[in-house]
Amino acid sequence: MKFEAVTIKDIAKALGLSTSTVSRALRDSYEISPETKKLVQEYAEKINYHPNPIALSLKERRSRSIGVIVCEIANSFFSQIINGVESIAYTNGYNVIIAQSRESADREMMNLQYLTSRSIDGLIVSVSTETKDFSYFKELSEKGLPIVFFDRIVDEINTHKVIVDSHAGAYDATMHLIMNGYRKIAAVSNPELLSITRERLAGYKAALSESGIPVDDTIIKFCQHGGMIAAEVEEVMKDLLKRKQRPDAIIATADKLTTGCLRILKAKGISVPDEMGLIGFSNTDLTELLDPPLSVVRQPAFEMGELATNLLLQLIESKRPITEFETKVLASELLIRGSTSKKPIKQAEFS
Amino acid sequence: MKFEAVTIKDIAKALGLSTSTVSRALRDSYEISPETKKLVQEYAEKINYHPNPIALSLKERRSRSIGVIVCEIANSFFSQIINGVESIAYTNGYNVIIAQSRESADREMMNLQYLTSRSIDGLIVSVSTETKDFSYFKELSEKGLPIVFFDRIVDEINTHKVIVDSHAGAYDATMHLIMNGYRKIAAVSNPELLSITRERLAGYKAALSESGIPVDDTIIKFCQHGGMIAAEVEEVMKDLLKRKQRPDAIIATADKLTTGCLRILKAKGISVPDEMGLIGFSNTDLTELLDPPLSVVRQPAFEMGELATNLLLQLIESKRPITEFETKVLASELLIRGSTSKKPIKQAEFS
DNA sequence: TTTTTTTACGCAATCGTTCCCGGTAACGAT
DNA sequence: ATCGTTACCGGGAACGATTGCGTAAAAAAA
Repeated sequence: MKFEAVTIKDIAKALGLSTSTVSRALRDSYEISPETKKLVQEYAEKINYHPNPIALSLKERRSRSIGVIVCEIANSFFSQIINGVESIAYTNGYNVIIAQSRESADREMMNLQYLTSRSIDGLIVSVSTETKDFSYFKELSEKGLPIVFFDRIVDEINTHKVIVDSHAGAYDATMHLIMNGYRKIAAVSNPELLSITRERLAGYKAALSESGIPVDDTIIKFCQHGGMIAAEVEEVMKDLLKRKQRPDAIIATADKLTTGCLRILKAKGISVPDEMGLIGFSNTDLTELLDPPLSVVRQPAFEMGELATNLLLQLIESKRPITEFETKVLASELLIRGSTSKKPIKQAEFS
Repeated sequence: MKFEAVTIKDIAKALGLSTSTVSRALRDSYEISPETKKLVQEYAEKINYHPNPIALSLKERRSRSIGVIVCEIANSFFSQIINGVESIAYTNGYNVIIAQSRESADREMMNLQYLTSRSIDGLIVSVSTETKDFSYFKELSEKGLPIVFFDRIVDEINTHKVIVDSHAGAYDATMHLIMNGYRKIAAVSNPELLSITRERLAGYKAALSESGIPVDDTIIKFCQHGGMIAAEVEEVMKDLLKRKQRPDAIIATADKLTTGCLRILKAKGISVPDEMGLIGFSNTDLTELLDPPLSVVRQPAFEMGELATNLLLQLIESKRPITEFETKVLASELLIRGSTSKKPIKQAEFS
């Protein structure tokens, strides 16, 4: 079942040389005569020799592989991120090892231990909705493991971070709703302790306040699993819809929440955008084909993945310890479509 | 920048023992006295010792990691597959290393060489649309590298495979279109050399023939990049739509093709399902929210990923070479929604 | 010719771990 | 007193590659 690889020893034996000579010849060392080099290199080529990366890893104490921990892969935002990560890693000769937390802090911790014990050179992470304790991340980071956070970042850990301007994204989206005549705007969101949740809700509240609309905390809802479980979205939606003063619009702060809200609204027969406006953060490229076409805040996920990986590689390959870290803030994109524009003509007709 | 790990030597030195004793104590060997064991194990626990996986890999000649090559990650079908792969790999202590071919045979080959040179224990692959030459796969497989193919399989290589019943899926979908009154049914498909393309088109043709509808090869279209590039779908759609005898329905045989077709139809203002019926293979969970809700053939992607991984691990961990291979065929699911039902009332009105 | 320098290669250690051999006690049996 | 067991433990060779150091022979300088 083993699939035997050629080693440097095989070459040495076959050519009557020592392994050191072979090694040096292959690395084109000046200490080896041109003839010997040619001999060795041609033979190596012939028998299809490739240095054993594991032996190299052992010697050089690096594995040329990076770990990625996300809540789930089957999510357009994160799969686009991974796409970006893979593209940069690939061109730099690194492997990408993926792990899913499934929004569980336990699983995240397990993945973390697992990946670090497998000698990865660095880590790219968006923390789970459940994680409260970041001390292990911090410990690893302080011990010298290069980590780059993206999307859901950890403020208390000093390292590179890549995010979008969540505040602006949510602010603009909320403003857009207000401009379009919506007044009672609910928020469906990730758990509160997530960095992006805080930012996005802050943007949402800022837009309301600036427009003279009171912030109503009872219509700000949280989904513990970020919409990964359909039932939790249904739960909060039910709660919003049964209110006497029913909201006339919803802003959702994550991919699965946005589509989850739409799903429930359609199931309940509530017309979007007329009875209820809907806008949300989303990265699926099907939003324009939905019924109604969904207005979304789109994040440059692929670029985020690329950027995070470049920063990580910079950390990994730096000779001396880096103490100056940066937080890259990218702009999100507001895509206006049908789900947020009430038809004024119809209203006129009705009145 | 390095992040120092404790080794067995550190323990040996601290406790005044030899490395072999420490190693054995940690592995709970009978040759070590209970006291020594306790001493070593407690000390190891205390200083948080973890065996170096790279050293183990070198010694045991296995890396406990598996490679996955798909055309792209940011595709619901494949990300669901990877989800399944990861879940099984994780519970069995394996890493998942991912690579994307982006439908390029060259890139696929590079990934292949790269992954195998990185000493993976096994490989899970869905080949690219472009690949014509499978000899390298074959060579690797025959040399003893465990490989499991899924979705786009390679007939000429004898190993485990996981697919859905593509013939039945396409047959049922086509039959469904015929039942609903569509007569001139076009097919938008992946390149012809792909196993799934052949199967699906065969199913499509069988349904037509059985229903007494002549097969028209001029309305069977192929997209070289499987819809990964938007322009190619537009191209074939243009061709289909400008025909004198315009098709009244389309069956698309892959995820991106299905949504791609819908996108074009909407852009051209062609009403689905009335002017044009549409059904296709797809795994996005948004299809029911689309306008119109899309009838689809859905594959059990997560289960396929799980199954493929279980088969692969079985191959990897088998003591003796396996010569009997199986091809697991799973059933696809036909989800009927709005995109395939003309409204008969309207037709009555018009006539 | 002798001395110095250069050239070209081999030896052995190293990375962290396992495991095949030995080796040394202690102890009971002969 | 001698032998055979058993229980415990250490030495050292692997795994595949790199690399500092040593050194023979060849070439250059004296």
